[in-house]
Parts: sequence; C-alpha cells; structure tokens
Amino acid sequence: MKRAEKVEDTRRKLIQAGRLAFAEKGYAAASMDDITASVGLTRGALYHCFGDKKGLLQAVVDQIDTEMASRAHALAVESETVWDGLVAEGVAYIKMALNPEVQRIVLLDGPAVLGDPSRWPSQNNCLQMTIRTLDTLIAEGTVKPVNAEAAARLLNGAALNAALWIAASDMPEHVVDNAIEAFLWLVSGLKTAKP
Amino acid sequence: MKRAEKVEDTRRKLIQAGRLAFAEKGYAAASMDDITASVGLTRGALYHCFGDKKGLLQAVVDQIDTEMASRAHALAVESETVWDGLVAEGVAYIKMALNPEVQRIVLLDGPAVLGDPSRWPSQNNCLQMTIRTLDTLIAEGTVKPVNAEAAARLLNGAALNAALWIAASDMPEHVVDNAIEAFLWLVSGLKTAKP
DNA sequence: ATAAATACATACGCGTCGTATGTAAATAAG
DNA sequence: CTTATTTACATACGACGCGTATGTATTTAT
Repeated sequence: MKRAEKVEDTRRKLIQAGRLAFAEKGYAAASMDDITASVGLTRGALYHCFGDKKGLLQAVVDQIDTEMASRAHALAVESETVWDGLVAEGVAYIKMALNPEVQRIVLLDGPAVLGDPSRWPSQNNCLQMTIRTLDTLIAEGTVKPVNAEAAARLLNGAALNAALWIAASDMPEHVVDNAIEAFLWLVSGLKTAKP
Repeated sequence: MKRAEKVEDTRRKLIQAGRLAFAEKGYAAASMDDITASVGLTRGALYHCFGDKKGLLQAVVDQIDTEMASRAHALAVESETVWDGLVAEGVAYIKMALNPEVQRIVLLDGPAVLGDPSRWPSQNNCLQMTIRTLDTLIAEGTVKPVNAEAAARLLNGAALNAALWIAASDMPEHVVDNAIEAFLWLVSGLKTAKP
C-alpha cells in the first residue's frame, strides 16, 4: 500500500468511526478516545488529519450531505418535468431526514456545532441543488419570480422540520402522509397561476 | 423576604444568568461555575433547583418560548382577519429569530440538547398557537383541509430556516425582504381557491 | 547518505461535570 | 419551647475529556 493510499485509508476509517459514534451518542457525548480506539488508532491521528473534534464532524457532515444530494438528484432526474423533480426532491429530503443518523448529525448537531449550514465548507450540496432547480423553473415561467435561494431555504427548512416532527412522533407512518400533503400544498404556492 | 420568595428569586437569578451565558457562549461552552458565580451562588444551588445543566437550559428555553408566543399573539390579534393574523405570526417568527439569543438558545442548542421541540415540556407555545390559528382558518374555509399540526410545523420550520439564513447573511436587511416574500408565497399555497 | 517532512503515538495539564457530603436556617412535631 | 426533620444551599472529591506539547519511526527529498 502506497503512502497516499494509507493516509486516505486512515481518514476513511476515522470518518466512518466518527459517523457511527456521532449518530449513536451525539457529538458532545462521543469520545475521541473511543472513536480512534475503535479503529486501532489514537487521538494523535485524529488531530493530525482533522485538526480538532469539530474538524471530524465537518468531514462526516460533508460526507452525508454529499450522499443525500446524490440520492435526491437521482430521484429528480427520473421525474417527467422539472417541477415534478422539485417536488420529488422535497419529498425525498423529508424521507431521508427520517434516518436517525441524518437527523442527529446533519440536522441537530451540525447546525449547533458548525453554525448555519449555508456557511459550511461543503456548501450544502442539497441546498445548492434545490436553488438550481428553482432557477430553471423560474426561467421557464413555472415558478413565480421569487429569490431562488430564499425559496430553497424555506422549502428545505420546511422539509427538515417535518422530518423532525415525524421522527419524534409515536406513529411515524401515519404522520408522514400528512406532512407530505402539507408540503405539496406549500410548494404549490410558488407555482404561477395557469391562465 | 419570605422563604418561598427567596427561592423564587434564586431561580430567577439563575435563569437570567444562564440565559446570558448560553446566548453568548453557547450551551456547551458555558460553564456552570461561571453562571452561578455571576450571581453570587455556587453549582450547589443550580443542581438543587434544576437537577442538572440540561434542566437549566430547559427553564431558559421555556422562558424565551413563552415570551415569543406572547409577542406573536399580540401581533396576531391586531390583524384584521384571522388569515392576516397567521401571516403576521409567521413574519413575526422570522423577525424574532433574528435575535441572536433566540437563535443560539432556542433554534440551535435547544433542539440539539433537548431533542425535538414538540416534545419539550414547555409544549412549544409558538407551535400550539399556529396550530389553533390554522384550525380556525380551516373551519371557516379559508385554508384547505390539511392536517393543522403538519402545516404548522412546516410553516414554523420554514420561518426558522429563513431566520438562520438571514442571520448568517452578509446583508441581513436586504435578505429579509426576499425571505418574507418567499414565505408569503408558500403560505398562500394553503389558501383555498377563491371562486 | 543525510536532511527534512510526514504520520502518527504518548504524556501532561487544565477545565468541567456530577455526586457525595457538610451545614445553617426554616419549618414541623411533640 | 425544645427537638426533629426538611430545605436550600456550599464545599470537597473523583473522573473524564479535550487540546497541546513532545517523542518517534517511516517516507520522501536532497
């Protein structure tokens, strides 16, 4: 194994271990000693690769965010129209946010520890995707000429909160339908009136 | 000063001190020794009154949430119609969430440390108010017959995210207008079509 | 072949939290 | 009125977790 490969391997192992620990115990309660020891390393490796504990969280968040955007994009391109793609994206975010790992790391600890998602180095791939989709829809006249970033932030926020609600609910399967229905009505408010 | 008065005084002082510290440094970085010392007490008093650090945060969050609901309600009752009241509420939440104290404590650390807001003992007064308003609007036929809690959660989530975005922005004054405009369009999607 | 940089491990000090214990004042019991 | 008991804190203790400083072996550059 080459040197460059080995260091990449170390990074991958630490990110994976951090991802597991942060998801299970939350950022604050996750011990760096435990994380590193679980993959046969010490904190020395972690500090060398990521600077500090927040650096590891940043890397984990970045990885998950990228995965989410990828999945949402795959669903969006399958849609018949761009508008359907936007709707599918929103619904996909609601469903992905039901994943405890996503909730704990990206939606709860992420903003609390790293600050506003729009300022993350990962640049929040999910949000950027929604913005581009909205720009397309505005250009083709399907969506009212609102500020695309504003609309994207609100939609993502709505989806996020819906997900947190669903997850905390006693009967998630039942509640998810109500959430998606309400979401669809809200999105429809952005559509231009059909003459 | 009677005994019951004195203990209430202690609670008030601790909540006030915690509120300041949590707002300035964030929950994790706020030291219980510093908080208690700033009002001439020790951690003994804090553990006696609130059980643990989370207990103090809970009390602080509860206080702020109550204040927010009160202010939003005052604005809502001033409105001409119930619908205008709902809109005013949403805009009020966006603007209140611009307050750094609200952001840090209620929107960031609160959910991360205490879990989903709908499960807080304070029962999230803000959310309950929006739900009741929506129920009224649905009953009078102004709003489509959606699940009121679902719609309320999405609207609050949208407002919340808008606020976080605005606050992190370089030119908040400019951005707030875009956010409110997008919010208004989203809410309009809940309205029944006027025949 | 030697120098320098890399990729970690090890060792240390400090702050913070929770708990266990101590104590003075207020209330309740006899 | 005296004695228990509970309340409302303060103090003392132990343990953990983070960051940093330092050590060290292995590559890479010269």
